[in-house]
Formats: sequence, C-alpha cells, structure tokens
Amino acid sequence: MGAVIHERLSVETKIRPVRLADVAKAAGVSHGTASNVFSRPEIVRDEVRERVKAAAEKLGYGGPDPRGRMLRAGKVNAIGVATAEPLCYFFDDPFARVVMAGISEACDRTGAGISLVSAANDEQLAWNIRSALVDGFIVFCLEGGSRLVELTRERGLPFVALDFGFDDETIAALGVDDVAGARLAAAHLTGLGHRCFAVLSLEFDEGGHGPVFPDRARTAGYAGTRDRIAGYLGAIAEAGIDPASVLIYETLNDEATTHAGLEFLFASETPPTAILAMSDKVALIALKWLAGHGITVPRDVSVIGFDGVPEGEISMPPLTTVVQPMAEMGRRAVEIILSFDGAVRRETLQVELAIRKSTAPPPR
Amino acid sequence: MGAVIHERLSVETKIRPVRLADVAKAAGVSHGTASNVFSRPEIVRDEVRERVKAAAEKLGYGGPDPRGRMLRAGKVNAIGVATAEPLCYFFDDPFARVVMAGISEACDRTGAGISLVSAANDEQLAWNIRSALVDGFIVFCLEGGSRLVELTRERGLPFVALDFGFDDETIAALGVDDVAGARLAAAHLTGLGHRCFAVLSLEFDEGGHGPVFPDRARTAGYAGTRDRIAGYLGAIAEAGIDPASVLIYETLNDEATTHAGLEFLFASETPPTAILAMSDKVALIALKWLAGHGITVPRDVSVIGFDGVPEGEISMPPLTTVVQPMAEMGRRAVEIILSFDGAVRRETLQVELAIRKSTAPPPR
DNA sequence: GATTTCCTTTGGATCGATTCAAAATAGGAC
DNA sequence: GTCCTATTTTGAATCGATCCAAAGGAAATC
Repeated sequence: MGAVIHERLSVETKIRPVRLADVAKAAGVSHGTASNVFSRPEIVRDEVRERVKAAAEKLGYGGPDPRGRMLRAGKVNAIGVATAEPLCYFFDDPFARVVMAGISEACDRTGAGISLVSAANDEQLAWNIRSALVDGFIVFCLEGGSRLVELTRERGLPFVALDFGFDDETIAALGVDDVAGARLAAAHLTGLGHRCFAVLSLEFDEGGHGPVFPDRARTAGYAGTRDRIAGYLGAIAEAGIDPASVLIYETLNDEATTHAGLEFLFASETPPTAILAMSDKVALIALKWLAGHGITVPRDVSVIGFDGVPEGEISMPPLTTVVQPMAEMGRRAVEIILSFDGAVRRETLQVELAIRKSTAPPPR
Repeated sequence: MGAVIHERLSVETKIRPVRLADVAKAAGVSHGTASNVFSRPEIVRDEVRERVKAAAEKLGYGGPDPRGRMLRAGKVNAIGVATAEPLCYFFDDPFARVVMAGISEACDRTGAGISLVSAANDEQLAWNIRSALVDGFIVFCLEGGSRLVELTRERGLPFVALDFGFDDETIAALGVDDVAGARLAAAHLTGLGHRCFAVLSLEFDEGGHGPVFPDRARTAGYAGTRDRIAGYLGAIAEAGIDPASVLIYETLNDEATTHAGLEFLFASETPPTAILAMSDKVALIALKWLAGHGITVPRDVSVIGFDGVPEGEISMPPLTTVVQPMAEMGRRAVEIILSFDGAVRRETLQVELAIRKSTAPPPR
C-alpha cells in the first residue's frame, strides 16, 4: 500500500536545493547562527544578521523549511477535521458547513490551520488518517463512525468526536442533549394539542430503514437515535398519550427513504397530525413532499425538525426545529483539542427550540 | 477488555515516546528492518514481520510518524488553499464553495489532502503561508491578492492563482475569458433590444468605488475588471450604441456600495433598462433592491450577473448570468499543482451564458 | 570444501531544521 | 596589559523516519 502511494506521489516537482546549511556556509557562519537569524533574530549581532540575510537573498532561500522545523518542534499547528464522507461533504452539507464555520473562527483566533481529511474507501481513509500532519483531530461521526474513530484513536493524537451516538466512554465527545432536544420538540406539539404522532427517524442501526416498532427503539445501536426516540416518547407519554400509538419510520436521511416513510404514514388508517423529523434534512424533504401531495403545513399537518440548519429559515413554510449550537460545537471542539491535557471528557451542549411556521394546532 | 483499551489509550495519548527505533529494539531487529515492516512488508521474512508487529502492538506504537516520513520523502501529500480572507470564507462564500467542491473532487480522486491557509492580519498570513505543510498552493486572489501571491511565491512551492486579474505573466494562473464572458452578457441584452445600459462594476483598483468614467476603464489596475468592461463595451459598440452612454458604477461587491450604485443609476435622467452586474452577488443584491423599490425585473429592467453561483438559480426571478466553470477551475487547479513541471502556464477556461428569468426585452 | 546465488538484514547517511552547553569574542574596569 | 563579565557564535545532538550499499546466511552447484 505504501508503495502504491509513494509511486503516485512521485510527481516531478522541482526541488528546492537551497537549505539553511547552504546559506550558513555562504555567509561564513555556523548553521546554528543561521538558524537564529530566522527564528530568534534579536540574539544575533546586527552585522552578522545582515550578512546572513544577504546570503539568503542571494541564494534565493525562502526561509526555514517548515518540515524541518516541525519535526524538531513536534507541533504542526494545524487541526485535522476528519469524516468518512467525500471531501466535498465539508462544503456541501449545511450542518457541516455551520460547524466548520465555528471551527474556522476558533482556528482564526488561535492561528491554527485546518486540514481536511477524508476518503471514499476505507483503505484510503486509513492511510490519510495515519499520515495527516496535524496536532489533533475533530471527527465528524456519521455512517461508519466507529471505524473512523478506531482509526483516529490508533493515531494516538488528541481527538474529539462530534456527537452522534457513541456509548464508548473512553473517547472524548462533544454532542447535544438529544433526549432534552427531542422532549422539547414533542412537548411543543403536545402543547399545541396534537395527539396523533409520527416519527421520521434516522438510522437505528447501520443501514436500517422501514417501519419500526417502539420496542426496537430501546435496543438501537446508535445512541443518538435512541435518545431522541426516548425524548419524543417520553414527552408524548407525559401528555397522557400512549407511546405505542406513535408511528415510527426509520430513514437513511435521504429522499428515497423519507418519501417511502411518508407514503407509509399517510397510507395508515390514522395518519398523523404531527411529524417529528429527526433531522432538518428529512423535515425539509417532508415539507416538499407534503406540498406536492396537497397536504398543507401547518394547517393539515405540523412538521418539526432537528438540527437548525440555515435552510430551515427560508423554507416554505419556515421550519420549526430543535436548534443545535453548531458553530459553538465547532469552536468548542477546537478548544478541546488545543488545550488537550490527557483527560477524556464528554461535553453536552444545550439545544433550543426555534418556533417558526411549520407547526400549529391540529385540524379539529 | 475495556480496561485494556483504556490503558492503551492513556499510554498513547499522553506522551508518545514510542518511536520506530524503540519497536526495533524491542523486537531485536535493526531500525531499517522495522521500517520495512511498515513501508514494504513484503520484503521482510514472515517470522520477523510478525515479531516486529507484535512488539509494536505491545508498545502501543501507532505506526510510523508522518513527520519523519514526510521529511525524508519531501512530499506531504496535501494541497494548500490560501486566501487573505478569514477561514470561514471557504464555507460561507458561494463562489468559494463551488470551487472548493471541485478541488475536493480532484483531491479525493488523487488521495491528496486539503490544507486551508488564511489569516486575518498580514503578519499571521505571512507566517501561515511560510509554515504550511503542503506540496503546493492554490491561491484565491481577492482583495490583497498581490500581497498573497508575493508571499506564496517566496515559499518556493508550485502554486496557481485562481485568477481575478493579474497581469504578471510570471505566475501560473487559471481564469476565465473575461472579455468573452462580458461580451456574451452584453450581446444577449443588445439582442433583446436594449439600448440603455449600466454596469455595476467590481473594483478597478484597490478600494475604489463610486461613479466611473469610461476612460478609466482602460487604465484599471485589476485586469479582470478591465477585461469585463472591455467586453461589455465592445459588444455594446458593435450593436451601434455609443459606449460613452453607458453608466458605470464601481462597487466593492458588497451591499452598501451596490445600493449606492443603484441609487445613483436611478437618479439619472436616463435610467438604464439593462444592468450588467460584474458578479452574481452584486446582481442578487440589485434584484432585492429593485423589488424593494417597486421596479419589476425583468419587465422594467433586465439584470444579468457574472459567476453562476447556485443562489442565482433560486432567486426571484432566477438570474440570467455568465457561468464560470467553478468546479472545473478547482479540479484543474489541483491537476496543475500535482503535475507541476516547472513550467509557468496560464490557462483560460470558457464561460457560458445561462439564460434564466431576469432578462427580457426592454419596456417600450 | 569452495563457490555462486539469492534472499534478508544491517547500520550509516540523509532529509532540514532547532537547541543548548561550551567555547570564543567583545567590552569594561582596574 | 590583565582579568572578568556579557554577549555571540559554534557544533554536536536531536527530532523520526526512509534509503541503500554492503554484509550475512542459507541453499544450491561444482
């Protein structure tokens, strides 16, 4: 594998033969002094400093090569952001973009760089994680998250997993209070008088989709999904409604399975008056589908999302949703990496309900 | 089991004194052999390979440190993307995002990583450029572009400027044919029968804004702006219209100066029936402003943009514009860096006209 | 038993810098 | 001119790997 990569790398590039040692020799000083001229100029005598600088200029020396410096210093001054998705995920996905904006802000402030690490296939991903020149990783755990975390852990650098359902207490993670967020969403709807609910869920376990029976909710492999279901059903039960009456459909957070879910829900004898979507993406897809099927939101059906992506503010109608502090998550993740002290901590951030126009009392 | 993982974790993450040499010693082989186990396992005898791997496992060695490998290999396998804007520019700006998607695609394909390099202030930027661990740079030249290019050039690595107006033939650049694009835009409007034009221009020179007289167009410092003006006026002249009749207002590609420009244009005795905006951003701002002032597009005034950002497809009305092949630019830039052979080449890509709903024949 | 071959392993050199204890030099005081 | 203290400069050691010429060893051939 290494050989393959290596071959691919052997692109013809003009190398820069001028090293610090060359400059030192040309200026007639030791390399130690030459180094000082660039890294601690104040301790070098003026005359010598000028001589070295002149020599550097003449040889076309562009300053100390960061590779050497970095090897010595041990620090790279860059944070790796990893995901198992293709790289364009960082620029396309609304959730990722807002988190990245938060990461950017923190990196700007601290002067750290950002390295994007990802890959289509597993082998490539492993290689990229192992060879990324970074001081730590922020890991976007989506599908295949456990594999990604495993690879990152092997690397032995500080890292923090962004959310999403890991029970493993030995890894640092940063997430939101999914139970509380889901409660908030469901309580908002019960408060409006809804009694007939459906959940468009994310995956319970890798790749699963289709109708789900409530008892499975308790055994879901993905903790995030499990917690959100628990929150939804908890608030619904508190309103005196039988949680067993709630229809649950597991989607893959994409259009196809969400459409299938909606068809399933509205083919039911008792179609829901309120839809709890476990992501804004699903909620927005639902909004479009409902509009296309002559079902008016929020008059006929209320829809509530989860995430708080910007798109939700400009949808028709604007989406009521549970807002995660995405930018804050990004900022905080950077802080955790940069101040890593060996302690593994798991942090939970609070969510807020953004009440917009996609929820209303049920039709009578 | 959990305890084992836990122990390994703390060993790995706290400090990592485990070097390849340690593994070699523990396994009773030379460091050369140990290195081969990881980089060229096939040339090591099975028994020895297993012994070394076992030793590595026992010591909690996470594989060869990329810093060492990289220093030796000279290659980092990452491309730096630089701009003088804050880092979040890459995730917020529509133009940047589409270009980044193209860069991502090419990097995914070739297995290269992406390093984002930027900084608020000049000193920070200089340091970041000088110390970025990359094999080459793609430079987003916006404001302050010349300084950025200067810094990048000093670094002595292959780089390509994503054009926006540099005359300097000694730097590799990748841009679009601004003259042709502008011609396309203006010709579309003259073809619809317009005879009364205004241009909402980008900067002619650093920081300039306000009304502009055509002769200044020829002396503009920013070649991109100059070329677009030349294209606009060229096509207008070919339609038998006096270019001197075209109102030109220089904006900073922001809301404030664009609004000022629009006020200026519509305070004129002969307000334009067609607005040539030099960026989609300006065009979209204009669309909003016009709607807010009771001017209907395209009935009263036609607006045409330049860039082809996704937002233009969903605006009201959808924006007719000159589409730059943004993703293609990103892809091509990566290819240029990875296949850099010392030759400085300047490439020009072709633009296309996307006719949507913001242009129509002028009111009679 | 000596020679040749083939396959493994070895260990020194190298990549390009920084660091630091020790040596050299400068400057000042007597 | 000598001695002493600051200030500069030196050069070996280090960071963590890879590369490669040469050495070692086992099997095959003469």
